[in-house]
Amino acid sequence: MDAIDSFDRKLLDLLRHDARQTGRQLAEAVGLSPAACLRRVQRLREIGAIEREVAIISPQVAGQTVKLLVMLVIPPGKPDRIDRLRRKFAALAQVTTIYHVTGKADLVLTVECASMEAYANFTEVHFYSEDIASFETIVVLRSYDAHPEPAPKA
Amino acid sequence: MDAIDSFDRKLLDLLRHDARQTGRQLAEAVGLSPAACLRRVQRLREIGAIEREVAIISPQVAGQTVKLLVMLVIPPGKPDRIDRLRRKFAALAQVTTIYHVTGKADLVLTVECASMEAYANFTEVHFYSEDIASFETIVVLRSYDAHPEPAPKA
DNA sequence: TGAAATTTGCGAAAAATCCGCAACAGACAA
DNA sequence: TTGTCTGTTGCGGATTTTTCGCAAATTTCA
Repeated sequence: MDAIDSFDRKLLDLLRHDARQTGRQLAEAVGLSPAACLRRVQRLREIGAIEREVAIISPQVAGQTVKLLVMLVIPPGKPDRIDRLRRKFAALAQVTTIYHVTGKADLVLTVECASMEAYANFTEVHFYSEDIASFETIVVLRSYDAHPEPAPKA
Repeated sequence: MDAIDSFDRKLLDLLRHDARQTGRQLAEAVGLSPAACLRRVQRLREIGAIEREVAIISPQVAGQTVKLLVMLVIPPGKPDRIDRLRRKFAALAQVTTIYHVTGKADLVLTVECASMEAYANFTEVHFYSEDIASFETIVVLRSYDAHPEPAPKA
């Protein structure tokens, strides 16, 4: 079965911070042989415990220097309207996350643009449509990594 | 110099989605030799264009199944108050991102907990203090990957 | 145009991953 | 307790990937 034991948890926690560690490094940290570690990591990938491994690109380099939170209010209508919008936004390069939420708003997007001017354009193109009742923009002044180093237990 | 050319951009875009590609795969995609690709990736790491490479762990496995957006209002005071709070929240395992924002709220957190009950506890412990004037919780019903496949140009 | 600096591809060396195999550990029935 | 079954380990070798030196090619800039 695909049960996760304490070795697996330790491996996941290590790779969550740095996915580029070798079998040897992992072995040192968890107390198994390199081969055993790699076999476990392989298995964690297969069962989906590790969804994927990605590189985090510096925002400056990516040319996305302005970050915004956008609260979207969707007019009442067919339930698939939100889903359609979600798919539409997922395809846009400026959109980094999409949340379907409770409360006054229906969708919350995090958006990254090269400039405020670029964001202004973005809103004009995408938010003035009859699919969107209203929206509110929150400007992110600074954003911080949550766990630069090993996190405490939940 | 640390200038980024179009090959580098292509590599960054590839690794942003999947950091586990080999030199051979990258070479195929960008049209350089494997060695040249790996040299460039190495350099992108050194100059910080690639900040780090991480594994994305399935939330179920991580045991964090409830996601929330929390808008925190901080009472007016010394400007370092927000910074102190920020550091405090960054250390908590449940907190995944921290934004310092404009608008009614001052800080926006994304929080992940094992259950609503766990979140209720979390709020009691961390949000009822004189450092926090008020807070509003938005429950995330669903969250979506923004760019499952290659993103369009910005 | 020509010299200097950078980057490329190639191939060998080093390192890491993968895979088969025998040994070991735990679960469970007799 | 004994024996079997299942799953995992460590080991070593085969395979793949990364790293590095070097000469050729390309770009830069005066």
